[in-house]
Amino acid sequence: MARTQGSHSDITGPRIRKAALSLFARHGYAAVSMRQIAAEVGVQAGALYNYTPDKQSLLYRLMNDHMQELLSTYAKLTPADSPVEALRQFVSFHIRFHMERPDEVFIAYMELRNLSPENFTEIEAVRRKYEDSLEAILKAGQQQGLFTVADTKIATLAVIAMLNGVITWYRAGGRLSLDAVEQIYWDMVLRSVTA
Amino acid sequence: MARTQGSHSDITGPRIRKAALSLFARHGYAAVSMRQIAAEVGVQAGALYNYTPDKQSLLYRLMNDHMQELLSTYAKLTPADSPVEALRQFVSFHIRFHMERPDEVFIAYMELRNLSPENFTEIEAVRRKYEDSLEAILKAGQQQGLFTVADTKIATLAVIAMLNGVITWYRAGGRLSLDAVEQIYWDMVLRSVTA
DNA sequence: GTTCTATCTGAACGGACGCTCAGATACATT
DNA sequence: AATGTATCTGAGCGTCCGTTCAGATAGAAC
Repeated sequence: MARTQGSHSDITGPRIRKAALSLFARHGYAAVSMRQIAAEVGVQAGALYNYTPDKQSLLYRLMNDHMQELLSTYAKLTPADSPVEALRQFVSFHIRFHMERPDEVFIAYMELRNLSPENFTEIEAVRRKYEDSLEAILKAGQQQGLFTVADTKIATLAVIAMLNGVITWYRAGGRLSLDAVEQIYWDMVLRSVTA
Repeated sequence: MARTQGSHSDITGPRIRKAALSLFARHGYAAVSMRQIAAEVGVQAGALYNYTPDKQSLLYRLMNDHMQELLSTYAKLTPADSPVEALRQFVSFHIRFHMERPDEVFIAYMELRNLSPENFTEIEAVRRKYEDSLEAILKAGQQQGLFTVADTKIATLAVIAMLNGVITWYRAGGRLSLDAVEQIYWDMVLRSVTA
């Protein structure tokens, strides 16, 4: 009873985060115990503390990894020629990126209040940065007379809220294909910012 | 140490629900203890069980009361002449009703997974009923050639998601008045469903 | 003024929680 | 083959959890 067969830091670490991710998403951070996470990995609770200083840091790590990947993946897109094309690209990216990560998205929204104040500030800054990139598109389109929004900040939030709605109800294999959903939302988004 | 001065069932009951509402909204159902709720009311934990069989029922009561009031208040609105007017009425109602109840809204959305299966089913049915009333408006407008949406069900969800976004960021006394916000959202909603 | 009852206290129940740590063991290094 | 180290176990710490309940008291009923 000690070190187990085939135990490795670079295997157990990711498995712990994966288990925590899944459990936090399903039951909520506060409702999940370290023992439950350990059981999912097939390990004793004490072993988790080789990989995280505490439960709170485990949550922060999950959220931060997600937000950083969101930002860096979006940054790698090829720049669009026009604001309209940039907006289309944003809509497509946002839907697809989040659709592939339902658990991360859920946690990033629901568990913000369980972050320590400093951690919360950091995560919010990243989120703001992402939102700002959408607002920049709307501002550019507004200046070029392509878009007509009363308030770019509100329009930004409204568009993101609308897109986030997809994730809450879309299920692969349902009535509509992802392409179809993307098309419908693109139509509605474009209309909502166009006179 | 027993019955306290001025203690009454019809006073303590609402105070308990009010305290639970506030605490659940701020920290989450799972993160709030019965002792915390009791302390907020100024009573011992055991006293709570004169008003709720258990913690779970307390949550359900809060959510159900909220949903029922949403539905009944909406039902009392004077019928609109046209789908466009009905949509405007819905947007206005939705924003204002929810803006006045931030805690209830937050709980109704975040704590669904903490309901027992039967309770969950009931709450979902009420929510669906409310959404259906919006879809009915969109369908009517679609048939009359006033709206042009690819899919009324998706448009329904998209509009509600967009409107719900307001509640997450709007703060009274901020840059914009509630009237202004309502106007901006009404513009965007109407555009998003119009060719 | 006495009795009755609704309401609350205070203590306790078994169990779960986050977290720590000495010791055991598998694997890496030589 | 021997040694060193990374990894995990198992036990346990103090604390909190939801819930129960006998007993005490305030206000209602008479």
